[in-house]
Amino acid sequence: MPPELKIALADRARGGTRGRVYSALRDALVAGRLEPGRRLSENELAEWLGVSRTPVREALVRLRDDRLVEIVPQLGTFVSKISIAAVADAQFVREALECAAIRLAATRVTEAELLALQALIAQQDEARAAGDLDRFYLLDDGFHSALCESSGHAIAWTLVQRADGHLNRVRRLSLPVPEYMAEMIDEHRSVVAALAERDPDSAEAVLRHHLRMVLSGLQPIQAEHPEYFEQQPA
Amino acid sequence: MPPELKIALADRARGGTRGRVYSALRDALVAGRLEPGRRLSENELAEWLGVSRTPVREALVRLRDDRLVEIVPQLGTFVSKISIAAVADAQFVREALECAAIRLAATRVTEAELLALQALIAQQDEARAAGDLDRFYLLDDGFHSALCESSGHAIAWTLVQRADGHLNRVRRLSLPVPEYMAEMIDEHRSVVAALAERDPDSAEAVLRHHLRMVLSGLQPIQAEHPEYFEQQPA
DNA sequence: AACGGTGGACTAGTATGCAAGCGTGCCGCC
DNA sequence: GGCGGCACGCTTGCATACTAGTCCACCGTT
Repeated sequence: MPPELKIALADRARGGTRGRVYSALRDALVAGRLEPGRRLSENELAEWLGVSRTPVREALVRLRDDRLVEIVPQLGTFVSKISIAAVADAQFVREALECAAIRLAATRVTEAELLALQALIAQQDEARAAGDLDRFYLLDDGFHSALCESSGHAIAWTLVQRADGHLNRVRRLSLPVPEYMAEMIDEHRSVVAALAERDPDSAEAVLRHHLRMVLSGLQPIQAEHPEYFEQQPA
Repeated sequence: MPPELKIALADRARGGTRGRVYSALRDALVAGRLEPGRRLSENELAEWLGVSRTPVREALVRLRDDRLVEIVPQLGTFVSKISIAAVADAQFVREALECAAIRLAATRVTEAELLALQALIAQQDEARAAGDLDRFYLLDDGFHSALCESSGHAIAWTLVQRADGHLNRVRRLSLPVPEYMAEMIDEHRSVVAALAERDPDSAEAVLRHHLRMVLSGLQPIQAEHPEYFEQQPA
């Protein structure tokens, strides 16, 4: 575990120690390198990352706001198990914000932005062909980020990211299915097409359908990794 | 300044020192007791609140995520000035989330929840008659919170609150106008009426109009307190 | 053998100490 | 008188020390 974390840490020189620690831990959590249910320890993490407890603590507090970890005083810090309710919440938030954003974007997107979106899709296709999951994941994020930016409210993407911890873990677990990637790229194309026609209703409808695709992967994952999921109250 | 802070602190025994400090500071910021542009100091705040720098630091980091303060390394921490762009962002987020929530709520709200909403409105009317601004403000928050809860995604209200720092400061500054309160109560009644008829479109339209009312108070406030606002780049 | 109590080793929460950087005011120089 | 430079005091960032509380395993007793 330590080596991966150190790599992720080295990647991002920005934002001081605290920012690096937060990014490193968040990456590790979303990518599943720190599996749900696992117990963390501030001391352990601090040692792995080669920093003191202070920045680790501050990062963990932020991650708790993101619902990715649970901090139990005098007991320990735990990687949140994936909760169906939390996934539903995240999906709701994402739909609400991104759909509102794309309606705006449809009225104000520029040609340059449309070209940039198409370029991103092309890169996604390359990543799919190369089977590079991580790259595809990043490009997908970039696509949706660019979408929000075109609306003039980049804040939307910031919030989606922070609210989306549970959902992103599901995304990462479901990406390995190759045909999903092709389907997603097609839908991205449809979204951009609707944007190009400046049609808010159509753009919203297409995006909403696209966003709901993620959920289709949920049940198989739950069947495959039940230990990652919160037990439902009967 | 210290006395008000200590009072706010005493109010909330929940959540340990860190939670108390965060709540106290947030209240003071949103209520305008810590005016925009003011310079804060971790040492000063720690002394006022009777705790050490550590919980203050962690609270300030969260408040920076809320965009209520700006932390400049090696220089100081400042109360964010109200930024028109940030207000617009907050309004966008709030509309997107609350309107999505009320659409859901219209399909699943229970009779008991409708009664609770009506009870809140009645209390708002009392607060208005008594001229109790703080109480009215709290009841308004409670109303919108209950709305989100009825949608099954209480998380929406949590996010709205955290994203709404700038907007809430405007709300607090504009509340003193008495006729606004009466108008808001009327609109609350309309929202509940639309919910009672299980009409998502109408509920959303009414709520959206209601939420935009806040913005109508923006310009007079900017005229009255220009020093609270971020200078626009020409 | 089974149960109860006690001690140790862990946890997070908080407080404090040290390092590095920026702003400002003062003092000397031109 | 005006300007350049240095030094002091302030800031936050980070590391470390200490407190309080929980869990768990071991040991003594019944």
